[in-house]
Amino acid sequence: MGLQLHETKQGKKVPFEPAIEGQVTMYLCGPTVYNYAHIGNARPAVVFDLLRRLLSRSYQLTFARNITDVDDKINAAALESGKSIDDITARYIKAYNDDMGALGVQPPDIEPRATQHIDEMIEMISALIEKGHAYEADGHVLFDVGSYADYGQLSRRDLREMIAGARVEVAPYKKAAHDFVLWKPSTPELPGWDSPWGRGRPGWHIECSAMSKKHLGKTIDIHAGGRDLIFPHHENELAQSRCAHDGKEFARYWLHNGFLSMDSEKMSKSLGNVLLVHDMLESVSGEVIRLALLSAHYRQPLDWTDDTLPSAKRMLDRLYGAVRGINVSAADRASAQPMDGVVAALEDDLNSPKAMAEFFALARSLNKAESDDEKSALAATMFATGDLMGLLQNDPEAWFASDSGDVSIDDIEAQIEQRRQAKADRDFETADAIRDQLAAAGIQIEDGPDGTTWRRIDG
RNA sequence: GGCUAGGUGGCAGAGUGGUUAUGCAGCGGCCUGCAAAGCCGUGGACGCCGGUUCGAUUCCGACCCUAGCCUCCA
Repeated sequence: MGLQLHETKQGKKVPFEPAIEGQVTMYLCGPTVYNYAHIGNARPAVVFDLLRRLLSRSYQLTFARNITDVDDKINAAALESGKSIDDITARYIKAYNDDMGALGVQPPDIEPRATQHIDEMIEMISALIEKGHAYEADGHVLFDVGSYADYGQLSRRDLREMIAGARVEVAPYKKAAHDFVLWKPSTPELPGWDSPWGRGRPGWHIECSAMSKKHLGKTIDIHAGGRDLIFPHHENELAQSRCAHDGKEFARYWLHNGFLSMDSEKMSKSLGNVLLVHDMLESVSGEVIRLALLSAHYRQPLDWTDDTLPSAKRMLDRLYGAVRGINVSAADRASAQPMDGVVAALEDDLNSPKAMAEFFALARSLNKAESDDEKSALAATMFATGDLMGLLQNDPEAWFASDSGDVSIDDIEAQIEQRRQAKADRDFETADAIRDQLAAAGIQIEDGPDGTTWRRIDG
């Protein structure tokens, strides 16, 4: 039935058709690199990575995710740490890519950096001034919201209500309260670039407009990001881009993911409940985090609790358990396709929980399969499905029998051999003692028809 | 206050105008020396109040609660 996506501007699920047949351009708002990414930052990266994998099956996709590397928060972080801005941004760009990589997020095709697109931004701002959509005032350049009649369309806001509800004092150089900054002056100690309006730096919104235009063209198929970006960031991008390009459509499909909360509270530094992906990866596989993020539909709020990761871990154990020890024939491996039910669920506005339910049904079939041929074919489908979802990327044996605990693999194997001997002698007391001893060390024994396997359980 | 979303069984989380979500946990059974894993079966739900309907968790309205945004904050 084809891909359906919930489009923010229309407020409903619509069939997806790219502007150019067979090709798709997609832009995702990436991180501002002044700190490690937290679990909330990871959500859009993961869910739109899933979309990217799905789109890549049917289209030639060009996917851009930017890096905001000029921002007052970065300046503050540099000042506070005594490090240079370049040190800060380089460090957190690497950390971001490493962390997202651990979550199975594939690198974007293009990763434009704001500081490398200052010329394009200046060019776009100049065009906006020429066309009467922006004005210079007191060293700033501001977008003239009043010059764009459709402002508020994306976020479905009424301009008059916004003005009436404004609670913040209006900067004196603004013509209207809702006008926003395209360019602002920099003091000598702040990063700045020469421009027709003096030495300064770009406003946040213009970055994405300039970078998406340069790399993906004036009109892009998909523009994605967190729901919190709808206003003002995406509304402003939309206004700038359309006005700079004589009303030409900017993004054909706007996609926004829901927010992540912590125990029903918002994640914030003041509450001290900010979970950094970087820290989480010390104790849990990135794949577990990925599955946890995909366990809710991307547009739904996701409440992160103490049980979220253990639950995701057990779900993955079930999937890995199904494929463990099964030989997949080369022929099956070569011809394997993701499960139809999973593809269908994902094509229905990226319904990842439904896709997981289908995935578990597949695992159940595999657990029940009796012939080796059947097992091989089903396991191959499992792996192909895992590739589509960015799951099941580890070797199943290594997943359970990793060498990360206190007891070495050799040790475990030796004890299992001792227990096998004891069992053969029908000395169950000894056998059970060994099993209990291993269990205390976090190793769980499983006797199967082909001998004994073991797994590390949560420690 | 305004705008936009959301409130489903012990937990997480899909979906639907009248039929099993799924995973974890529970219970019964099979398997096992006993377990574990797996398989089979099973109990348990749709915030509150009205309305529409033969029938609503599912549509409509009010209310309560939660989250995001309301301009330089990603």
